[in-house]
Amino acid sequence: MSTNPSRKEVTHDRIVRTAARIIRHKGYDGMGVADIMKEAGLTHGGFYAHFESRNALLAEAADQAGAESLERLGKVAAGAPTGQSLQVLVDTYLADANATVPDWGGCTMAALGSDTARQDPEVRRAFTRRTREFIDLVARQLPGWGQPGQHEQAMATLSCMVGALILSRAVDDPELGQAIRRAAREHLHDTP
Amino acid sequence: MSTNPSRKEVTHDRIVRTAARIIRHKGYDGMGVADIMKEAGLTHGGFYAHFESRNALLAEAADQAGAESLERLGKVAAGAPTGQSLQVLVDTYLADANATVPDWGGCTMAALGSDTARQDPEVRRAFTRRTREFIDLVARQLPGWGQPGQHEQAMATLSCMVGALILSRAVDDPELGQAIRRAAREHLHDTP
DNA sequence: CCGGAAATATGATTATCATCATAAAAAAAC
DNA sequence: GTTTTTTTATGATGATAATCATATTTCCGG
Repeated sequence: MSTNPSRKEVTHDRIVRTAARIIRHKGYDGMGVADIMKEAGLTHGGFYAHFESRNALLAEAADQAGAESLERLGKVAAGAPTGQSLQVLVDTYLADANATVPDWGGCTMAALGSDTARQDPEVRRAFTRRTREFIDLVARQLPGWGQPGQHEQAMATLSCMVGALILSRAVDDPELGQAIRRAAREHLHDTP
Repeated sequence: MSTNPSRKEVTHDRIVRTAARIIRHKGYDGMGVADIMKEAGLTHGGFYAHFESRNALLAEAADQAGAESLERLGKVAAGAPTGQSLQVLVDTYLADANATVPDWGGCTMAALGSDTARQDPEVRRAFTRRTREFIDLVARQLPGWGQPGQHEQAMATLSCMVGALILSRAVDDPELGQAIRRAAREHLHDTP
């Protein structure tokens, strides 16, 4: 596809990327077939030439959204000074902008996390794969390679990051949200 | 109301409690007016005699759901041996049953967290109030009263709990879910 | 037992949405 | 340049949902 993308593949890809943006922003249930197609510059009827069902797109979109979040954070970690990549990763993830910038939608897991449990198997499978990658990404930034329990530590760290971002976005009071993010950041800095 | 509940108040309360159960189970968008009324033993048309709008019920239901979760966990903490209440609270929260039992729906924050950011102000206000109470509940279980940073520590602990439960429910693989919960439990035991 | 008020049911309305059949347009093949 | 195939648009259909006006039932004081 990357070498010789047909017209259809290009359109398919555009729809998926549009859907990924929308579900990060509005959630699974906020994505309507007609909306997506319109935002992708098409009309709603042609949708089923590209996807078997709305759910099939949902799965591809969740996968794409996760990939984009991972890529973004992977670059952040890679660009950090040696020995500080975890701290930079955490700080970036829990920065104010990631919580408040409305359009981007930020981390996929924080945007879709609690709803994913109620989605169809295909969607959950995509989410699970990206979660594993996310755990690995965090694990690679931890001090001391190959130490026992590193994976476990990464899971706990990720839980704290995701939970803090979700809570800080849910609450109505920006100051409380900021306090939650700051508390999580400092907690993760103290416990390497 | 508790002393002299009129017929209407009783029905109102029943609808709210039913709605609280349903949104914990199916999310905000999974709650239809007709469903709720049927489950409460009524017909859909009478709904607007009790609530101004679907959203008004949503706000009351979110509040009720949060109250029920808090009450449950408050009792757990109160019933724990002295000095171990935090550990018991965390273990109960991240127990397998809380993640897998389908009907109960478990913690409201984990069930609705990421979707709450997209809800109307009334709903978010209710969620915010319950979040503050939850933070206080955790803070009261921390060792050492009145120490500086106790509130911050509670926020980080809560983030870790909620994030771990959300992720463990979202993923498709029960073993991975279990591993995430275990990792978070042990992390929180190690960092008091 | 009865009449009036409160609570609930019936049914309609409007809107939105996923899905699909078929027509039009665009691209590719020849 | 015409035919054939692929891709996209138009429009319809059936389902579901929120909302509301009106009818019916239920409750309670007399």
